[in-house]
Amino acid sequence: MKHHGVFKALADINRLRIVAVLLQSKGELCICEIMDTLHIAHYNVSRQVKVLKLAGLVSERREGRFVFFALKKAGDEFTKNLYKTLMAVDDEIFSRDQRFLNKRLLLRMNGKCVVGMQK
Amino acid sequence: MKHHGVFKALADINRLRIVAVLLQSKGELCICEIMDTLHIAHYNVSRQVKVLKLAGLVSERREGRFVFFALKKAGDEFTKNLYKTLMAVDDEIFSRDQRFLNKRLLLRMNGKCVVGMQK
DNA sequence: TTGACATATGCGTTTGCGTGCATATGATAA
DNA sequence: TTATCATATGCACGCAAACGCATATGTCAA
Repeated sequence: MKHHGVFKALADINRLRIVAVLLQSKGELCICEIMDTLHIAHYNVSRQVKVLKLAGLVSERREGRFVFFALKKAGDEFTKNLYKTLMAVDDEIFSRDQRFLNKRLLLRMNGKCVVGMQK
Repeated sequence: MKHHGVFKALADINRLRIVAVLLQSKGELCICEIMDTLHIAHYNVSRQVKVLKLAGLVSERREGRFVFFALKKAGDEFTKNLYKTLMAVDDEIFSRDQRFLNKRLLLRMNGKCVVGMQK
């Protein structure tokens, strides 16, 4: 995992938003939750999450039809400080996303996403 | 200054290298020093430094024929943590750059760049 | 003032990347 | 097995961005 690749991965606004909501969720999110939160087409969420995974930032776990994504644990100094930096990100769009995330998380049952994609 | 723009600015490998040597120099560097250190054409150094300046990361000061660039002081939490992150960047190319930087800085007189561009 | 040097920028080219659409894969429930 | 849902991906398109080259600007020294 090259550090340069991490910055490249974070250069896209939608990937940055995905990382931000993953950070705020303090856990896992599935594609449909990210999609509803950020209002991005599912195939784009899928693609961007893959880029983040290839950059080494995100891990993936399948559970039935759902695939849950989470930020990897920060192992080294670089990643620890990167997460602190991301936590300090403060643009309007990110706080908007956070509000939508909180709404979306209310739909969970037993802490897991059970609601399908809403048209 | 949008935080998203900062990540975009750092997404290019050459801009990241420029920021890294500015960080390590703990001071100012002129275009010709960066050019010699990274082995990038002067017009590209000039252009990339401009992008970093527009992103709010770099400041500029003219002194005669030379223009000196430096990282801006870290004012907020975001930037402080960003610099810590950048300090922890560890790829092979960056250590190579650092060695060339140290060589190049030896040519300074009274702490200032006085040597022109070397073909 | 002229020449040399440091830096900047306009232009055309090429490459990379994000997107939308259609379709494929993978998994569950009926 | 079939229908439905969650996710992934191949393809074509458009745009943004990086580059090389030539040239322009800005500054000093002779």
